[in-house]
Amino acid sequence: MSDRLPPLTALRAFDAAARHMSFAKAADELSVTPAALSFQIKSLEEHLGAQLFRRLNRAVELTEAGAALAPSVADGFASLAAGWRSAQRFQDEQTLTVTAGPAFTAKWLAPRLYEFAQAHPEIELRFSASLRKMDFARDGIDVAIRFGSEGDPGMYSLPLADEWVAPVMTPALAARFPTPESLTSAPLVFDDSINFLNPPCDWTAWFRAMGIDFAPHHGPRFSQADHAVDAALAGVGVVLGRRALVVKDIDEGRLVMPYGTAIPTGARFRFLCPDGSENRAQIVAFREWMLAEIDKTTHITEALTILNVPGS
Amino acid sequence: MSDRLPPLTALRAFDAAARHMSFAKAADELSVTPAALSFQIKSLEEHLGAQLFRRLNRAVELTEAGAALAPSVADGFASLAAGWRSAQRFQDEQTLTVTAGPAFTAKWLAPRLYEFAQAHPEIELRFSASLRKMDFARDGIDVAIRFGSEGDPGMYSLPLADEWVAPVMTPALAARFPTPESLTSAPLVFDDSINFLNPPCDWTAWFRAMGIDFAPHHGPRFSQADHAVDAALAGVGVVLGRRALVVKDIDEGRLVMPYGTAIPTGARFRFLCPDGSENRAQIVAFREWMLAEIDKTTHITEALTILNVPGS
DNA sequence: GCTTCACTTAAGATATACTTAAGTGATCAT
DNA sequence: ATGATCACTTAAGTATATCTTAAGTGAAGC
Repeated sequence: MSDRLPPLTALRAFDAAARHMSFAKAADELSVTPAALSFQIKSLEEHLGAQLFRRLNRAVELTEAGAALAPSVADGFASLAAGWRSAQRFQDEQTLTVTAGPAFTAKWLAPRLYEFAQAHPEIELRFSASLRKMDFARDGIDVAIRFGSEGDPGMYSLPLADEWVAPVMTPALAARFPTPESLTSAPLVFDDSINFLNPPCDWTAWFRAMGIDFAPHHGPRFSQADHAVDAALAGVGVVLGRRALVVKDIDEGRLVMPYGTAIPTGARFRFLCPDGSENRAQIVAFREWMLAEIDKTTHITEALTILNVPGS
Repeated sequence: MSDRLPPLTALRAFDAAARHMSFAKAADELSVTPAALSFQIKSLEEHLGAQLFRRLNRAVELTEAGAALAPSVADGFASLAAGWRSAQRFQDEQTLTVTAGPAFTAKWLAPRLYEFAQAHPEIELRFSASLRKMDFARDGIDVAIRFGSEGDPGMYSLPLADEWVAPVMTPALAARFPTPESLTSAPLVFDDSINFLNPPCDWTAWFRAMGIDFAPHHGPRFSQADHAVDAALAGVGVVLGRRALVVKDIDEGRLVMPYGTAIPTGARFRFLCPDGSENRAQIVAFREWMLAEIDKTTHITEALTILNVPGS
């Protein structure tokens, strides 16, 4: 029972055998003969000083010690494999895997994807469902777009444009509600996805910033911001839209911001990637492209007055 | 750039080199010559098709790919080592590592330890600070004692005695407050450590179970149950004590439960160990001993009336 | 009772990993 | 400047670990 780690090939053989619960299948997976695998397991058991498998008639089963060893070993090899893949990814300048929340994916990335593909036909973009606690190496993520107020240590973190929110609606609806005051009788749509912000950026805050004493609560509520914007696009009502999610619709005339005022959210989208990978070709291309795309709609922000929200 | 994992000895060499940021020190750690280590790193780089280290004058530094690989590889080997240790632990029938919360450790385990050592001199007990989310393999834990209402999948889980709570105090204090009603004017001590229970097991619930309309809020509060019991032992006041934490003090006369009634908590302490290790000699010994110890004080529970708490 | 299946064992072959020894280039002390 | 030292590299030879082939065991299934 030596103190140090046993031969790693033996551990790998054990891992495969424990996964398949069969020496023959494990040998097949590792492209060796069953004899070699049997030998490896035996050598591992000698190192440990105890059996890891109980040999039955035509099968094997893990002993208690084997059962204790198997999950950690599986984890260990999974981690090694993930690390290896993430190192290999540096070799690959063709693919780029991006993760973002559903709203940003639907309202920012998706509508602009065609243009990115035009500008960088050599890069194959992949999207990964947004994960709350994501591990770049484990999940094969190159870049994450995240909304919030802070970066991460050990991460390259580029803040994108300041996010404000402002009432947006279809041009038809805007004609019926020409002034901020008239909004008190308009159909309001609520976006619950930014309720976590502090100070809050909801309708009550917006009316307060405009000097109007009105705290609306009735109207359709959406837990995802893109669905709220979709509702506004359908003419259902007026929504307090986040910059990144509405500027393209505004630029192209599907939505309007009739009052020329917005309130700041204090948060912003960030471009995140592991430290050291910010200079990989496809990541540079994607970042530059995002910044250029954001630049295309800054004229919308410049035409706005960003108000402060007074304390309640 | 092969798809499969590179030679594992090369990965181990890389791990050591990345930790030491020196091939020479890594070679020393692995008890090989620097030449061997250099060769391993080179072979790994050939497998990857890219450099992992930048060779400087008298030092090395990780490339971006190396920096991406290093943490996952370190994790991976840590996991393999943890698994190996936990398998080795099955060979060892001498030591037993137990984790429990601070209250159980202070009020149940510590006062009875001497007796366990007498009964099982061959077993060396070790205690590990309680960790919220503990990993038996990683932290070298054999047995955990946890308070709650549920077991864990993949775990051997033995429920210990039902836990009730009842007012406990020094005999001197009991003389001054002979009836439950008189407790409304007694100094009450609050144990906040079981606030998470549902239904709650606080003073308000106890008075309600006794048919007394009284919801006390004033008095010293403790976030750890053992400190509340210590306060009661010091004669500071009356505390609603959990069975496991007070039976020994009651059995030995330091505390009394003058009213003969208790209310159930709906939760209990559990004896947890990884599936498969419940038959290891020292774990059997510890479990049997705990059950026997609990049995020694069941007469206290048998003398009690366990009340239900009516809904509010 | 014979075949088959899954693992084991033993002997020889081969690939892997290690050591020794010589070499490179840059730093550092004189 | 000059030579010593340090950290890594390279090459050749060697040892060891790992594989394959081939024969063997014992239980299950036809």
